Amino acid sequence: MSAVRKSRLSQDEIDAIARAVADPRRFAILQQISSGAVTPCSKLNEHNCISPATISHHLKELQEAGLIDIAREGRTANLSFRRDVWQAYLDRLGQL
Amino acid sequence: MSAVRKSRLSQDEIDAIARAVADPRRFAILQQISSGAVTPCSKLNEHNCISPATISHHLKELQEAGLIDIAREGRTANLSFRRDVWQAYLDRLGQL
DNA sequence: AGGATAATTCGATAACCATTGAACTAATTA
DNA sequence: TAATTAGTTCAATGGTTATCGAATTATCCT
Repeated sequence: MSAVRKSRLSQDEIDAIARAVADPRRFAILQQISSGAVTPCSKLNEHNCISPATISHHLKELQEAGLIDIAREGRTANLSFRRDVWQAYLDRLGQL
Repeated sequence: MSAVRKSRLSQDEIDAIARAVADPRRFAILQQISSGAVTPCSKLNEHNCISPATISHHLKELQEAGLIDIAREGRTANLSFRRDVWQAYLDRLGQL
C-alpha cells in the first residue's frame, strides 16, 4: 500500500487540526484510533458513556480536519489514522 | 540563566495547552512571543485590530496553560516563551 | 419479509468562550 | 499634583459547539 504524503499544511489546516484536538474527548478518540487497536466506531464507546450521535459527530470533525480516514465497509466504518498529516502538524508546531 | 525543565505533562495540562493553541489568534500571539522579537504586550497589537482587553485575556490563557511567563516590570509586562513546556507538549503529541 | 445492528442526520438545548467598552490600578512623566 | 501610559478586571453580548433523543438509512441475519 502506498501512503499519501502530506508535506506542508496551510494555516487553515493547522487551525482546523488544532481545533479538532482541543476537545479532550476527541483527542482521546484520536489516540485510540492511532493505536490501531480499534477499527469500528462502536468500539470507541467503551462504557456507553457517550452516545453514537456524539461519536459520529467527533469522527466527522476529525475527518474534516484531515486526521483520519473513514472507509465504510458494509455496515461498519473503518477508521484509520493519517499519520502523515499528524507528522506534518508536529513539524509545524516544532517550528516555534 | 537556568531553565526550569518540564518533563511530563498531566492529561489536564495537555488539554489546557491544546485548548490554548486552538484559537488562531492565540496561536499567532504565541508564535510572536516564541520568536523572541516582542517583549511588551503593546507590540503584539500590530495594527490596532484587537483591543487591549482581548490581548490581556489571551495572555492570561496562555499563561494559565503554562506556555508563557509574564513578568511585570514597571508598567510593562515581559513575556517569555516556555520552550520546555512546549517541547513536553510536542513529545506527548509525538507519542501517537 | 421482518428484526437486529451500525452508523448518520436533524433539531434543540445548554454550556462555553472570544470580544469589547468602560472602569480601574499602577507606574512614569511633566 | 495632574496627565499619560500599560495593562487588568468586569459585565455583557454574540457566536460557536458539544451533547443527545429521535428519526433515518443501510446492511446483515434468520
